[in-house]
Amino acid sequence: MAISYNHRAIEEKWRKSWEEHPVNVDDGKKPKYYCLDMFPYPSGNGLHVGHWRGYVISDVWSRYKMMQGYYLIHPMGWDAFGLPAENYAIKTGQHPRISTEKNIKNIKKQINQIASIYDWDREVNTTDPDFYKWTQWIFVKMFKEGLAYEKEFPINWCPSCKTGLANEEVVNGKCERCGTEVTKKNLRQWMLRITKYAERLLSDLDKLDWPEKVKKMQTDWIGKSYGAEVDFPVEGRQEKITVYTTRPDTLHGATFMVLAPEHELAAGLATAETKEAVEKYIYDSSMKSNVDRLQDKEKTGVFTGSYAINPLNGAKVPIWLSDYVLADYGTGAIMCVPAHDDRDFEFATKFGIPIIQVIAKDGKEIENMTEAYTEASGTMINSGEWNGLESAVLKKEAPLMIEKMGIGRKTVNYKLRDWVFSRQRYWGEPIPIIHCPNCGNVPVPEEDLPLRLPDVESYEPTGTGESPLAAIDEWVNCKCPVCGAPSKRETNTMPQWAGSSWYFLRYVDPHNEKELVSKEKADRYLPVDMYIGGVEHAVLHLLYSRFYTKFLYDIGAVDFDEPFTKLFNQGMITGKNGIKMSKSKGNVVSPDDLVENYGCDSLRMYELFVGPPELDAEWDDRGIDGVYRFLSRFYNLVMENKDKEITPSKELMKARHKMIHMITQRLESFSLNTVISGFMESNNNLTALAKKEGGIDKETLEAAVLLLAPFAPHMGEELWRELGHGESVFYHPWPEYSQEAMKDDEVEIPVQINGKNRTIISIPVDISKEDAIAAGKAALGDKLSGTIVKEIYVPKKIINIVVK
RNA sequence: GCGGAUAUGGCGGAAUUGGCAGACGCGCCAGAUUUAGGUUCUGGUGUCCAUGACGUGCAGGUUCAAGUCCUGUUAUCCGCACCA
Repeated sequence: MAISYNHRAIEEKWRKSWEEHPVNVDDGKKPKYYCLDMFPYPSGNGLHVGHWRGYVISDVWSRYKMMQGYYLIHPMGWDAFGLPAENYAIKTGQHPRISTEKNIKNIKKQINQIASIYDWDREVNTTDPDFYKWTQWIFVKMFKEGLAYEKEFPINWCPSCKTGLANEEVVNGKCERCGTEVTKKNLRQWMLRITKYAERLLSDLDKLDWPEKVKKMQTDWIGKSYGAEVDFPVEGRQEKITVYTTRPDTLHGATFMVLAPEHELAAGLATAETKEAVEKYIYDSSMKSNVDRLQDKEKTGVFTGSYAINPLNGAKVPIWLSDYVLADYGTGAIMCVPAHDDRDFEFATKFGIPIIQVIAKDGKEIENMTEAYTEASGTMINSGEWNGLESAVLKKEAPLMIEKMGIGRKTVNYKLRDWVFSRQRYWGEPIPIIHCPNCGNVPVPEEDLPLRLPDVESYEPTGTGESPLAAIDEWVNCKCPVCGAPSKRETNTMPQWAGSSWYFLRYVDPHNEKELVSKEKADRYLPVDMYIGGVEHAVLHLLYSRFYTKFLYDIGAVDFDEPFTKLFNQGMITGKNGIKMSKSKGNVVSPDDLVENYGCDSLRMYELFVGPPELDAEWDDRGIDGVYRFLSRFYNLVMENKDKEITPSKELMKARHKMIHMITQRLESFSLNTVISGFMESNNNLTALAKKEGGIDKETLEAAVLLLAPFAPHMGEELWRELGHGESVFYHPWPEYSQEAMKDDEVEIPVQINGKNRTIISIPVDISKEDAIAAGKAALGDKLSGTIVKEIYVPKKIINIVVK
């Protein structure tokens, strides 16, 4: 009986050894490879098997790159500002710093169980003043460039978290974090002008090797559209109302106009008769929450009593107010063409407004329209001098035509809004701005950064729109750095996204006190080559990071303008029936027992074996036995054959090269689940060959161990040393295969009659078509009858005889 | 409503360009060893009226040949959701 696989002893031994002799060392000559995990929030709940998956994927990929000769940047850190620590502080009175530190220590221990090859010298923590100094520095730079500005307006407000939210943090009208219905609150806010980057954020998606899904989500979020602004004079007044439309081709069909209730002219357009109704409508809409507004499928509205003049044909169109028009998109006012827009159609039908068709559908005018005809295809009708033009062409040309007529202009619009950047909470980076009565908003001088977060008595958010910092007089009161006048500090803090928008830059130069990152190190190690994490950040974190990087590029801090060259989203590990693992559902699977019973290597491989890495997978403990059995068998195979002197047969050589080919190819295509099954196949194959040939040659065993090492590093290292090597397996290059050695002389191919399998024959690979078919017919014997109408031979694939 | 993804044995899942459907693993069945069980090893395991036929959500189509291509359709999941 062979020595059996003892995962505990092996894993402990090599863990210690790697600590003493790190295997990932920069000699300054190797090319770099930066493989990054999305850094975790150090929650008190610890890691479950789902968290493991992403980290295992990135570690396997990292070790593979290292064996290919790269110096690896593979860091880990903590996104440690945020609400859970603060809420815990409110409950217990314990400073968030304390619980955060405790959680980090705990999670770090758990992460170390994975045996990922992290470089802990690079560790960053967003709550460390040496780190957030630079988070604040970026803000100051943005302020100086006019990208950070103050504004008072109704923002999304979470009544439970008692803080304002960015648009990106509102999901279906609810708070992304706690699920509470978001309301509106009029607040003075710090904003980041991300909209200035809308075009670049959109067009640069092209150069990224990212999942199409994520690119699509960002594209939709940015939401670029082409159209025109058209100025409608108001009858009997000086004002003009400008509308934005993507369908200027339908301008002749505009039979009414709708303004958002928040539009600045809304109240003023009311006449004596409509005043009361208009004011009530404006008031009612202002009271509605986002959710109510979304759920009201039935359109509401009120006629102002005023009319606008269609500048193209002089038609008099009534001006309405309705909350289906958004105040903060376009101009907050639209022209309505009920014949060619679903929403306008619904509104016109409900309120008895005329409908004029201006595009012929199937060449004719529709009698008794029952729904809008929304396609821009067909000939223009009822459109004055535009009659007879093609709608599709006119749609593109009309903006310029309108511009030439002086009644409007060509425009593009984006759905992307500026980023609401202040939070009325304690546990975040203080916004480094001083409000001076003389100088206005003055940034904290760069040399005074970091502006440290002071300790407070109470962490409870005030709910008034002020952060708990406002209560600390000695901190709030300060002198203006410009004129020296008594001033007050900004008391809002930054959102959690602030630190995560740039942390990946800091990893390559984490201890630099003078710069965010030195030019030399940025040039050598950045940008990130591979970024691995869940899809939940498709818009938020990934969009913000791109924005930050572009800004830092513009001010010369870095010389690339996209942070993450390649992105991989791993699927989620769920509990039974696809239910997300959560403490409250009680379906969380902890890796601890599995590591104890099966070892880190087994769990690593099983995490990959459960299914394609990009898809969700339901966790089921039972399958891990199979992986453990494989590792034991592989261990025995190597141990039993390592000391035999075997000259490899042609068949063994072929098996070796086919194995290298298979594993490398599957790994390159990120099909990690089939890499694991590939190992099992190879192992079965080699075991059979060992029996047949009396053993396995050393080179083949070495190749197998090298291939396995990134997946099961402890086992790889152990067996590599057992094979007589003094140095780590990770110093050895990834094995190569030769096409020549893989070549088969003969292949088995099926012989079909009329596409049905009838028999299988073995023929030389380079046989001629005639000979192949002759061999096939011979093998079929008397199964073949009737008249042959066609003979098909696809080399190495199939022989098919078609008979009648 | 719009957009995207997915659908294959009892289960997780395999299957370059259309070319042996079900690799690999779990589970199950039988046997060997041990014998108290487990572990380990060997063989088997899509379905059925079984020398054959049928089988990749459903209905058609193209082809010598379809999980793969085309048309239509259903279900589930995800994203967006009055953006004019």
